Amino acid sequence: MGACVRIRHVLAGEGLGAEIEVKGWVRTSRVGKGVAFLAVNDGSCFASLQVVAEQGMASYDAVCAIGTGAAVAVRGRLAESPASGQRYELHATAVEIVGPADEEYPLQKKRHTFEYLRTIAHLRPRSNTFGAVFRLRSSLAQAVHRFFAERGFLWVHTPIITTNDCEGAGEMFRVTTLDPSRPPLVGGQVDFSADFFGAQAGLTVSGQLEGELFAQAFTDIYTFGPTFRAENSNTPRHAAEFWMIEPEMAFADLMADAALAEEFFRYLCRHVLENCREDLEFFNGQIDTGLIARIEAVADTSFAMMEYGEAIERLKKASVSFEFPVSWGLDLQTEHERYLTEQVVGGPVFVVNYPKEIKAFYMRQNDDGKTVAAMDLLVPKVGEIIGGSQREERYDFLEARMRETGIAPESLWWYLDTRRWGSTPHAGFGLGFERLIMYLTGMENIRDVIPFPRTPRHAEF
RNA sequence: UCCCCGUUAGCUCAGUCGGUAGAGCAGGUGGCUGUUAACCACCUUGUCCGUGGUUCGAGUCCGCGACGGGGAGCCA
Repeated sequence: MGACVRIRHVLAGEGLGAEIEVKGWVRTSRVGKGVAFLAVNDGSCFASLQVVAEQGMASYDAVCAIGTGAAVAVRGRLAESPASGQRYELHATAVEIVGPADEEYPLQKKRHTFEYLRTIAHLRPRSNTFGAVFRLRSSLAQAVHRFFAERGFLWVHTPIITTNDCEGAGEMFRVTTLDPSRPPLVGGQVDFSADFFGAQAGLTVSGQLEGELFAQAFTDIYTFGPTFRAENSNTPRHAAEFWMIEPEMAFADLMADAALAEEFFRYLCRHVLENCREDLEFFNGQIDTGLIARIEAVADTSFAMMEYGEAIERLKKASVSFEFPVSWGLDLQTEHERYLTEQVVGGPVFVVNYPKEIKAFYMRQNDDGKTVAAMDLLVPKVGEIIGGSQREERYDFLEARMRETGIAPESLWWYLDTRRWGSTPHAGFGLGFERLIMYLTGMENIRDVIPFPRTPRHAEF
């Protein structure tokens, strides 16, 4: 008897002709006269292994009664399959039912809606679609780390709990150990100085500010971790808990930032094309026809670049009518972004140098006095997927901008300090990991690319 | 948070003009078969989301509520 082999290797023909053992979960069973077929999946790949059990085997009657969802351990000889549909199959000599499953198992061998599967998130990873999603998610996360590691970027674990209440990037979840029914009061207000951290604390909405501090020591760094927003957003693109990737480079300007974003995005496209092919074929066939062609196009083209001002002019000349107005000084809506990338450019495009009024306080002011060194990467079908900027490294400019936008400089004294000593031109960008997964799988709801999604009124499992 | 749409069998859905509910799949029984979401025959399964109203009569029309989805805003 050989050691237990993962089905991915079995289906590659490893152990052909030999006695092997596999362990996994039964996807379907078909019982005939004198012969039974089990499709067994262990999550190591999309395809299941066909197990053939013949009458005369010790536990044949029990095998015939195995229901969808049962866990089994199968010993047998791996052989080439005489029938079409699979190249190899396992001729069982012994089948052990490790964990049975009865007819109430909710995952039937038929199509379910994603809405229903969300209500059984504890079981949905055993389905075809979610198996593919979470294999790709894992592989992509490792590719993100590999990309940065190959280029000498330091991975910094920025804090999840923070007392920065002025990052300006959305509502924060509060972190407290105070008794909610009897908080200590001072002048009618909650006295957070008596709280665990001695100040109002919350879950991070971005690791960027801390990332910048580390870039001023390690040159090139990135963050990759969970991020939280307490916004009451009920859309297919928003979650209360999601993962974000934020590289930051010292001694770098906006063009270096865009160059990194392009290299990074194309690297990840190539990664899934080369390493997640079987799952990608499934998405291309069942979820989003045209997916592979779109990813291949992005992986092969170099990205265009356009000034914000030019983008506005192109939109004004557009023959199509937009729902939202187009005017210099207004932010671009998704419909505008998609027009630019799909109709004007016909591929990925960076839009750079936005009006300072519509961008964050930390972005570097350009010499024209009107714009900041911001960039958004727009891609077909979704619009913006990466947003970044060169940061304001000049102390006086940064402090003035903070005051203009209502942020107390003393509350971010440590951030300003990096501009006092050894300040450098630096730049970075942010990418929502789930939005990347959605782009690379064709899945249209963020709740279906997160194992156990957190959204308003939902934190089950 | 706002605007639309939806909620019917375990699952996916149909249900006409207001007259007490059907199909496929799943499950059960039998048959057949190296099968591929197997197939064939028969059988079982309902708080029609909740609540109030209109009506002789409501799954169907109206009000309110809950939940889900899509769009918008916010953004990643």
